[in-house]
Amino acid sequence: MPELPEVETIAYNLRPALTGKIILSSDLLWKRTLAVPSPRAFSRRIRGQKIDGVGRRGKFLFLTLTGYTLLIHLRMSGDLLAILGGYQRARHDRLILKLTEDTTFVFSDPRKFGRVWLVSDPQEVLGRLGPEPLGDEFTPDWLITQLKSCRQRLKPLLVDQEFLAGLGNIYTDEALHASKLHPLRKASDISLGQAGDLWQAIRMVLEDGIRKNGASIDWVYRGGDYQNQFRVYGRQGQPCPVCGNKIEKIFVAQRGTHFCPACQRLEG
DNA sequence: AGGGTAACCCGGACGC
DNA sequence: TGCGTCCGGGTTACCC
Repeated sequence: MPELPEVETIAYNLRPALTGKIILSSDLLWKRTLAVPSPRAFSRRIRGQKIDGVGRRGKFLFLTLTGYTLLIHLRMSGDLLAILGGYQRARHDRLILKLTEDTTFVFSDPRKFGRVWLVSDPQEVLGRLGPEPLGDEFTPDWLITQLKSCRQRLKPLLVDQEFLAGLGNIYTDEALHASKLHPLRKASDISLGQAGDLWQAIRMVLEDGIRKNGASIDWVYRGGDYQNQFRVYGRQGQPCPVCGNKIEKIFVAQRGTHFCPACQRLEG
C-alpha cells in the first residue's frame, strides 16, 4: 500500500525536523524489522551519527548519516513520524530515534511489514533497482527496448522493482487499464504504439497518485485520496468507467489483478 | 529465464 | 456479541 506518493510526502514533511544528532536509539521492538546483526549493534553504530539529508529511491526512503545510510521500506502499513515535544511510546512503534530532547523520529508499523537497513553503502540495498519511472532515464524508447527483450507477461514485469523502481500492485493495474493492455500480454509482443501508451499511462497514474496524496486504503496515511480514483483496482464486478463492462479479478503471480476484459484484450 | 508457491504479519472485514 | 477464517500489501526463498 504505501507507495511512491506517500514516500514523497513523508520525506517532505520530515525535512524540517531532521536537523538533530542522534543521541539515542531504542532497542528495536521487533527485531525482524532491522537488517543488521542485533539491536545492540544497531544502537552502537547509529548513536551520535548526524543526519546529512533525506531521500527516496523507488519505494525506499533513506537518511544519509555521517558514516551510514539508514534505509526504510514502509511496505503497506509503515509510517514515519517526526514527533516534536514529549514522546510517548505507542503500541506499534518499531524503531525510535531520539534526535534531541524534544525531537523524536519514529517508524511505526502495525502489521510489521516494513523493513529498515543500516548500511555503509546504500547500493547494498538499492543497487539492483530499475530506473525511476518519473526520472529522465525512463523514456518511451527505453521502455520499448526493454519490453522487446523480455519474455515475461506485463503484470509481473511491471511490479518487478529491478525492471522499474516504484510501481506496486495498485498503480500497475491502473496503468495497464489506462493503456488498454491486458496484464497477461507478453511484453515482447506489444507494439511500438502500445509501449508508448503504457509509458504515458505509468507516468500519469503516478503523477495523479502524488497529486492525490497517495493510494493508502488503510488508516495509515491520513488524507490519501487516490483510493477514490481507482478505475479497476478493487472494483471487480463493477462497471468499467470507460466502457461499462464488468471489471474482472484474476491472480497473476499471486497478486490480485484487476482489469476490464473489453478494454484490455489479450489479442491484439 | 520464467513461472509457481509458501512464508512473512496482523488489523479488519466477513461469515456463522 | 463473539468467535473463526480469510485477505492483502511487497519481497525473498525455493521449487520446477
